[in-house]
Amino acid sequence: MVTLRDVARQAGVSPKTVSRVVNDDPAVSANTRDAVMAIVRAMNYVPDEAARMMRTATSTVVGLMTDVVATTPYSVDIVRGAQQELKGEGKTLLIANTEGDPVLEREYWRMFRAHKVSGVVYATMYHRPLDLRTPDFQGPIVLANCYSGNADRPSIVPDDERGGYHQAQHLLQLGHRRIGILTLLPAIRATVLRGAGYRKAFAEAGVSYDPAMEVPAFQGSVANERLVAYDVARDMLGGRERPTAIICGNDKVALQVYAAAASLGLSIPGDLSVMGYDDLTVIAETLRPSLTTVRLPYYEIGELAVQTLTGMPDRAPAATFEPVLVDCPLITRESCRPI
Amino acid sequence: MVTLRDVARQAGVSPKTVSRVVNDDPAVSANTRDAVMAIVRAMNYVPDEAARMMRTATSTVVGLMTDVVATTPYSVDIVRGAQQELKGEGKTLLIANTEGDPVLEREYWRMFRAHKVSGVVYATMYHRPLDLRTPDFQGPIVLANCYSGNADRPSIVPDDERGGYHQAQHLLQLGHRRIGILTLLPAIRATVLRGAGYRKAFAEAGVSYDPAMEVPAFQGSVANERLVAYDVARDMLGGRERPTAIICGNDKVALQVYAAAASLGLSIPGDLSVMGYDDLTVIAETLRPSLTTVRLPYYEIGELAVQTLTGMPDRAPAATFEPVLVDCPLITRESCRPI
DNA sequence: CTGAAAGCGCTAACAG
DNA sequence: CTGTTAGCGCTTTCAG
Repeated sequence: MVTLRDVARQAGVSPKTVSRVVNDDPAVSANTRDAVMAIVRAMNYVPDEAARMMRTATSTVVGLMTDVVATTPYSVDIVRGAQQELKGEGKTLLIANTEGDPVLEREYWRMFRAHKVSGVVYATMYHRPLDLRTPDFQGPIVLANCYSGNADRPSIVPDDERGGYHQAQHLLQLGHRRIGILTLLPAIRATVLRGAGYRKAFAEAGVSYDPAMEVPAFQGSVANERLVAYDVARDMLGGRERPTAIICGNDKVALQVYAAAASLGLSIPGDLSVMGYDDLTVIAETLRPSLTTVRLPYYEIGELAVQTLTGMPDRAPAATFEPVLVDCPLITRESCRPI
Repeated sequence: MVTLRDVARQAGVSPKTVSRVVNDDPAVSANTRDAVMAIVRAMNYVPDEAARMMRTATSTVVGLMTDVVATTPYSVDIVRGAQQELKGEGKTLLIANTEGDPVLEREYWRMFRAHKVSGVVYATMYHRPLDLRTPDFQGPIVLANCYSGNADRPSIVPDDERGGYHQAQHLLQLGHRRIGILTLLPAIRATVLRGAGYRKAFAEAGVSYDPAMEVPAFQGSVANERLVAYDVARDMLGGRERPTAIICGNDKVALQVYAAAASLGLSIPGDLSVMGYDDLTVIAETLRPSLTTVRLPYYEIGELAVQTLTGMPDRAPAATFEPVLVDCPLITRESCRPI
């Protein structure tokens, strides 16, 4: 293994000078720098992170703790966004997937401590409140897709209310008035927030909002839910006063609405406009007609979480943090048309 | 920060004894061990990985290098499988996502070296041959979902030939004889392997194989492809001698076949059986009827890759490695029925 | 079974 | 602008 000393010896300078060069310390003459860098390259010297970490008591690694987010098609983009942001800083991601196991989670916090990670992004699969106790870890933490109930940590979450607003507003603007809504489980925070968005859009359009048109597309409980959108949609589309458009809680719901419409001989978007949520591209871009939907901005959430982390002091002063809301933009494709 | 010395002082033993205890060295009396562990817990001591790494010149971190695999709904399971396997060893994953950029990849190899990772799993999105040169990294490497053209590294890949065999064999057994096949791009290795599997199943069933029934569901080139399954399926289903079953190159293709069938008034599985590949659950379990498909065993590939890594010496002797094939099992759901 | 001494590769602190 | 000295926290080596 080639060390700093080896390079120093070759270059005929002191180890500290080599250290300065590889750390971009400006207090080195251009000549010295060039000479040293030439040797660094020639010997293919790579600084030992362990030694560096030990000396500086901090590392270039950022931890990512997730329940199942890192491993779910819905939200891997958080990882991509975080990586993208880290790349510029020469840092990297140590990932820990708890699968919801608290014992394992505790172990991973210790591991993060052992590795002296410079910060942790804590990401959850569902947008939800979270009271985080980390006796084993003292560094900065940013929440992604969740937020602390008592506002004691920075957090980045999707703006579900505005997302719901986008969905309803777009359909209302296309002239739809009878709009069915197939929601996620009522217990999920996103459902409540989006509901507020729907109401706001209807009010602005001067259209009365009929709560009877709002039906859950899932049964069961959170994390143990069953998708019943197909049956619900058939009921809704089979009745009198059939809606001309359906807003879905996510793209999977939309997929089943497509199936329900097909089974009733209804064409999309001819007889029925359908709007998704999430922008799961494997579904939204593959469906025929392709699905107009609202995008969950996971990539941006990952980026922002790391940015926020980078800007935080090592030991945060007691402070209050409002969740940062990231817009869920409307992605217009082929499944909605004017009426 | 509480260090080994702090614990030693408290426990009234030497630092080395504490080191022995936390490293499960058997050469410590039970009494001493218990006493030390009590202090370790009381002080919430966690050994510093940096110091440990520096001394032992090896770390408990395993690198995962991917093109886009870690970030794609298709194959995040490789990450989950790897984590699962690492968990038992008290190790963790440092992930690096190159997004196909060779400059970035080189940087990540140096980073892995700097972090002294004990090994690297190199995973690709497509099952393909790969000639890996890593001048910057000397440790053990296992390929996942790809394999070295000259067989100089261990690799774990899906058994696509047998997967194709499963697809065809199941439909033949259900009595189907006119079977359409909507393939991936011909240039992809999986396409060739599965083709061999189809032929084998047909031969075994004594049914003649009609190459004209095999049509790509994609246009363009690898990594820049366009899914045209909807149109291809409509052509195939609109002609005379319509197939009674369609084998798809992946679940997205199947999704478009569903749409094509619906547009022609054909019901699944009544008029047409459809078989997918990948077992992308967001699609396969959500479709109505749910999709019978063949599962890409990414989780197992991740597990096996780490297992293989763990069993490898630090510097592999020059040797020849045949790719380890992992079966792609048939997942029976509702979209195929006997004829 | 336990301990003392030395040093891994780097950078902080201080000189010059 | 450059060098010297010391030491981060741990484990290796060797001695009891």
